Amino acid sequence: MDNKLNHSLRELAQLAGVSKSTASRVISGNGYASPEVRERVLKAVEQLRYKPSAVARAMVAKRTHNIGVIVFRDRLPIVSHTLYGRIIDEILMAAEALGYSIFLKTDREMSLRSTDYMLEQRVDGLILVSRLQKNVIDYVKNFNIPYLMVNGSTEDPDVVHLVSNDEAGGERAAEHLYACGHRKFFIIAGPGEHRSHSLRLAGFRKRLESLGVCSGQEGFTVAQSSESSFDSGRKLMEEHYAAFLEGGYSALFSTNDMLALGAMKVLMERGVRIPEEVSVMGYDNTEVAGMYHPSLTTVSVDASGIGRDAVSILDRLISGEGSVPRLIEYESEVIVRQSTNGKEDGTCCGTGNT
Amino acid sequence: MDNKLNHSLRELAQLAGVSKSTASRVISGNGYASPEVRERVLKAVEQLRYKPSAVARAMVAKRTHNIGVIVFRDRLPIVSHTLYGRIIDEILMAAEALGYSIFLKTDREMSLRSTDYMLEQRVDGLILVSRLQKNVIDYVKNFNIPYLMVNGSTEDPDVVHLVSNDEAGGERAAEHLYACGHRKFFIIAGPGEHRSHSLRLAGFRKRLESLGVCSGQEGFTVAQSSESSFDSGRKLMEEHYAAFLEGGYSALFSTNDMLALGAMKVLMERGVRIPEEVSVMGYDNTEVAGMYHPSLTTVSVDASGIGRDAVSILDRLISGEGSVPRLIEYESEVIVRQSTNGKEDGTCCGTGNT
DNA sequence: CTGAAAGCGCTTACAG
DNA sequence: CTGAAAGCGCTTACAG
Repeated sequence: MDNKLNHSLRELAQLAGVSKSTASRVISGNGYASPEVRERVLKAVEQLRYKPSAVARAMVAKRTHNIGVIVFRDRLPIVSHTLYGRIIDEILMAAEALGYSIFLKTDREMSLRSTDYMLEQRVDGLILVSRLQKNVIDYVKNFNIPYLMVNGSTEDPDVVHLVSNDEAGGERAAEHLYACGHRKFFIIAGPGEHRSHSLRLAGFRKRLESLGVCSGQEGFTVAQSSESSFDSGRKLMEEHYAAFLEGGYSALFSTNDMLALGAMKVLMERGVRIPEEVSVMGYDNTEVAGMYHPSLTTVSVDASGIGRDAVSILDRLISGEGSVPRLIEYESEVIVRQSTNGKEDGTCCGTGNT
Repeated sequence: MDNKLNHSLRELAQLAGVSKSTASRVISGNGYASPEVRERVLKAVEQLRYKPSAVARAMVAKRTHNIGVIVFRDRLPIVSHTLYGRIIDEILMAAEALGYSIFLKTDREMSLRSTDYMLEQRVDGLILVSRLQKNVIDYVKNFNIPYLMVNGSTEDPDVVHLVSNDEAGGERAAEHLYACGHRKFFIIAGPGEHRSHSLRLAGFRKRLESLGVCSGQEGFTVAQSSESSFDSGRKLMEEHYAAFLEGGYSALFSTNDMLALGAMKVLMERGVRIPEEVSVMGYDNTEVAGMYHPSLTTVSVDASGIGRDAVSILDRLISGEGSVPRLIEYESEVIVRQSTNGKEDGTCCGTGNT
């Protein structure tokens, strides 16, 4: 009916024949209004298709109900990243449920650009995802805005951070493979600067060593990859293929699913049978892992727990109620699938082809 | 140094010893200021770590530089969806480049909730993704806010929409398979209500028929799936497996990659060799398609073109400059991989095992 | 080149 | 129960 862009409260009040104050009270639901007045206002709302301006509200409330999420990565994209995508999805849903919306940015690890942006947007709080340099945290601290860190590492004792227990996950991976009877391991490790990759590797090695498997000729070999993609897994295996064959490795572990899949595809293309000849195991429990053929045994990461908690803890930080833990760790579990020859209980070695 | 939350322009001006107007001019870069004054202000900015409030600015500018993206789906998640995730990623990047930020919401197809939300947020424009009911568009029209539609269908002549040419893509898929020598086709079709699925199917059938392959016993069979996921592809193939074998189909086409992969895994698990015994083809060119073993022949969708254009066209709509086309179609091309036995030129039938 | 004033669209005490 | 007034943090004519 009425074709103007956005009507203001003033126009609404005018149409309803009340003051702005009164109109505001019925719109926002705070404060009194007689039934008749309320109805008049509501009718005017309909007529004008009145939408209160969240911008104006944020201005006076000094609160936007927006949360800034910054993913620190050197390369885009973010959202379609197999693990971050899942975490972001969970954050989106959890935020919605608590009445927040999300501003999403990617930034390089050293940069303060996105942080400045979020600050200018006056977000209520910040979720910092992935590895980020100390300078970013120090910077954020200056503004005492509520924030927390997801999936990154920090020495700083007062930074609230949520991480999955990657070291324990690495240990479990080693146990599973060992229980399947493997004694000679080839390991593809993703970028050492990344907390997850280095801890998963550390846990895996540690457990192997405690089981009596040593580094070197008769035990395990680590191949380092500077990236963590499917393609780098593929390239790495192509380069090491000869050595891999000669070495007589019966198990391959990668610090994430993409690397594992890339390497596994190379093996299969060259006729190596999985899991009969070589067992392969990844980490992250990405969607592809379950879809692959053979499906990939992996270690789960509680993306939904992390995403959900990130939002609810940040919410508590924002409202200032209740204390929050500095550190929350999420346990990982081995998901046994077709690519390793072991039974579900992880203790033995059949040809689990489910 | 200074530990207060957010300093206002007033405080800034005070510290610099100038008026708010002057401070505003140097901050925003609009208007004059003598070098000395400019420097004083800038020093104060440093000292206070002053961040101008985007909220206040939006208030006076009547412009937020935010774009609302609503994905209409019945089920979450959005961001980790294989195709929408890619489009959203592109939108995010394109938006960043043009100085916009994104509010992202999912909503069910009939609902006006997200739309209302975006309106209240005073986004500068709206990108509506996926199928959406007529009522949503009619509703949006009431507010004459710039908007456009991505990957949906509409009869409405004045709705700007970006779609990939799914019918032509379906035809090309049929041609490829036919050129490989296939004459008996099994088709798994995703939800018929969705534009993409129905057009891909239509194009595929149409081309087959024009090539003399008919529906039924001696030509092709269509199995309808109510969902478009990997699992539904798998289930569908499990149910039809016997019929599939008996039918002597040599080619399987699905209206998206996930369905194709689900079905293909079932075939492989039952010992059917791909592509030697059956060629499989999907649609979307999702990341998994290239990673799979055998990698999946598919039809590409220009997600990056769509995402980029959506933002730049919306930007033109917002600034009101230049006219924009009502409809933009994106061409799809066949990506030949290992799952079909054909050469790259699509004309013949080797055992293209690259 | 700089400052006082009005205004963007709300909410919130405070009177009445 | 309702309204006038002030204020949130900016920008933008308009004087000077």
